[in-house]
Amino acid sequence: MLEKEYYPQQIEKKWFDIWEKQNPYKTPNDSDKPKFYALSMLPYPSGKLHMGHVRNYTITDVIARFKRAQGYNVLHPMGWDSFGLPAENAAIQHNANPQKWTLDNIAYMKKQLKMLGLSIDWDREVTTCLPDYYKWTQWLFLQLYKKGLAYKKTAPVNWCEKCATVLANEQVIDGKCWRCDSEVTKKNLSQWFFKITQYSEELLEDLKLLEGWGDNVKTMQQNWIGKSSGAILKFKVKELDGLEIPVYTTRPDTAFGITYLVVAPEYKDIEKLTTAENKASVEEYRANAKKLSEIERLSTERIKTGVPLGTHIINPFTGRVCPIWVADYALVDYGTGAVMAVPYHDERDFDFAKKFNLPMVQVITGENFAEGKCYTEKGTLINSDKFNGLNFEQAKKAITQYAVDNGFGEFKTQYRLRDWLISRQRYWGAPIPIVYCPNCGEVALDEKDLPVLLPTDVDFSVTGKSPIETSPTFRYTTCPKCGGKAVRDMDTMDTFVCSSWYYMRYTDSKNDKECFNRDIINKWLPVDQYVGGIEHAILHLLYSRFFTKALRDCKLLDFDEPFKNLLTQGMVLKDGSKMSKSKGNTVDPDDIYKNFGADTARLFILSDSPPARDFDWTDAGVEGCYKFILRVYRLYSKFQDKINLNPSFDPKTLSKRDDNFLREAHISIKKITNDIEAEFQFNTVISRYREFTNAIYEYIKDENNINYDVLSFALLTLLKLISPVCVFMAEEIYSELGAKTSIHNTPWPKYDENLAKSSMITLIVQVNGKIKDKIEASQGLSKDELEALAKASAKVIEATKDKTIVKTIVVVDKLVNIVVK
RNA sequence: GCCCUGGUGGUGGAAUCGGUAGACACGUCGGACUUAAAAUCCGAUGAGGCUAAUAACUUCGUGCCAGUUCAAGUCUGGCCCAGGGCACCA
Repeated sequence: MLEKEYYPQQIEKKWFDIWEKQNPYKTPNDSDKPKFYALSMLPYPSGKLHMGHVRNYTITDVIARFKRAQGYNVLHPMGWDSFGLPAENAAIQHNANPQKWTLDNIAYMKKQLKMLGLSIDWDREVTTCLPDYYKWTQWLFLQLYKKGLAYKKTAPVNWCEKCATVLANEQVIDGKCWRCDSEVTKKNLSQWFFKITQYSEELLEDLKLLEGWGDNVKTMQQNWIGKSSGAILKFKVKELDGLEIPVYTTRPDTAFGITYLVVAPEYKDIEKLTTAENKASVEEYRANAKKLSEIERLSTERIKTGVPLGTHIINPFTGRVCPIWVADYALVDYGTGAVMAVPYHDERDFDFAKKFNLPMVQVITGENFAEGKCYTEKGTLINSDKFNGLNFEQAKKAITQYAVDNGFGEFKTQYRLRDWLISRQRYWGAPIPIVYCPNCGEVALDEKDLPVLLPTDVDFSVTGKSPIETSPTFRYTTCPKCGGKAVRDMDTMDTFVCSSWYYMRYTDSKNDKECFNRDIINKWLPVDQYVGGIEHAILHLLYSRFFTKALRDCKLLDFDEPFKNLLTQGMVLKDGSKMSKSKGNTVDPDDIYKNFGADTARLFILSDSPPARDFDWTDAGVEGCYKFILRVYRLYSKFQDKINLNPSFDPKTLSKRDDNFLREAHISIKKITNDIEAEFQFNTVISRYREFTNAIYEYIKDENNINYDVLSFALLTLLKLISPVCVFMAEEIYSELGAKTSIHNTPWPKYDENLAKSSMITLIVQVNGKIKDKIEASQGLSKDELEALAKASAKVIEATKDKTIVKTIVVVDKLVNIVVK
């Protein structure tokens, strides 16, 4: 029997061409089968695929193929998150056209994806930078606008000098720009926001529904939303009749310990609160605060600074007259922008009071209390008049209630989440469909006038302003309300707006009448399995959840959460460290295709680590997988003429040897099916491929003792089990065996529970928990029989002589433990 | 500081319910085939002790210290370390 060699490059090219013609994974919206929506996070077309993409899309593809084989109508689409700064920067640097740059990249990467053998319905592809998509992004903006969820306001916003644009809070990482890593400053600008804070409570509460999400992602979102409960307390200003300063606190129980008050440098009433003699120093302090970068200002290590305003408040609980200070440790955009200071029980206040010699009053005591040290634990009240002796919970409630009853307070729940700033002062994005009319003011465009097309007559060489502003034609338009002259909003939308709804568009991507169809989207969504990187734990995933809830409230769809199950895959490393262009340790998928084939890449990227963990790419590992593929192929080519596509045999009449071999097949189906279904443990799935393959090689060693029907069954089973991973090789072998259909259209094999079980077991015999013997025994023996068997063991007799048997534990079909003294 | 995730051989990792720790690989070593090499195939491989050596036997071993149990990688309590997230959020 001659063995043929396998040449993956040629074989993969052959099937690539066939699949290219057929689009074999075209998915109907109408089907009797149950639906399954498998989704990968859509790529940004930066130029070439990287290994992170390969890992992400291979995982999703294997899931999609597995579910398809199990009889689901599987939606597995792909698209391009194609607006964004890199295209614009390429335009600025090489004088390229951003659209051409982007579409060229898409064409290249699309080919790379197809070469990877992904089972995608390419007819549903979406490209967010094309008018047939961004028309609907603009349309959705208008729906949010009508619903009051999109609004414009002037506020201090995050500004990245290098990118020359504003950023959302979620895009500022440690005070730096998420994209270019340069320091972010604050600027006061009039900008568009989405009112995500309206959904703070629901976004937090519904995390509980997301059982298919990892705790890490849920906790990150929970922390980001940052719910706290406390009270607003209002303080009268002694010197200014009628003026009150409200503060937010989570510790109303410490109200008797207030000795001063702090307002943020940007606090709205600060000028009124400053006395004439303090004016100069306060002005100077505020000017300095403005100059500080966010990083400097928010550093917890920084020594506290501040100056007194000269005015005072009266603590309504104690009657104490307390000075008001300005200090930048109070933040203008959290709570009320003012803080009540209780130095004895808050570390920041404590540091500040120490530095400026402000008085401290102890009002809480409890375990670990130490005189003269800041005590922040929740203890028992003292020095608090009628509230003395109460614990934290009681005091919090009683003191707030007292403030409510006396008209100077209220219960308050506070969130850290801020509204989503979506305007960008850049060209390559979806224009905001709003115009400004001298007569009518801010006017939303009519839906029939969409899309607002990006102008092409722009000059990318300008600095200091958005290139879009250089268009001579874009700015001026007519007011849809009065027909008079009007100017457009010159900003574009954050690309995260585009990516907050792309998975909805896939359901009906060619629809030019609607953004998506309500019936169709209700059928497909929520996404059954979403796969992507952890870096979107807050940004994209939170925004998409918000979009879903907002569009539900706009009556466009009828579900509450977009992604039922989420798999966040780990990073791809090279020899233990992060792949990066600067380190020069990247691996180019094209090289892997060329040298080993896409099947090897797919097999390897799934083989060594579970999907959620980081994966270490090594050259030795790739070669190991390549060899395995060749080894599998050899097996089939060796028996090509003997393999029966419809093997038939009676399992009851098989020889012991054949029966044991058949069991390997059933065990493999069981284990692989379970490992995919439970947690997508592809690394153990692949281990089982190898074990099964080894078992087949073991079986065929004795060439004169082969039952070819059983062997055919085993080989066909292995082929199907391996087909979601090694898609080209499986198809090639199947067709070489003479099959007329694609292996990818055949059903997933079923295992027989009885055939997966052995009639024999290995009984573990322990004495005092230490293994003394292993005995082959038939399965299903009674406890007494097992105990007798164990006690008959020579090794057990040896180990128990001169000792008393205290008791014997028998676990059926597994183990006997004899306890002796 | 708070929260999440993880810690198992030289390496990646495996181990439904507490029941044979180290599956499957990579690497290393040895052997077969070959003029030779590659490829392929076969075997060994947690650390130590005993032994002339092998087999047999035996001790230790899943970050650390306790505990529960006939039995702990797995359960409980307390720590340590690494990675990630949040953080002058009152």
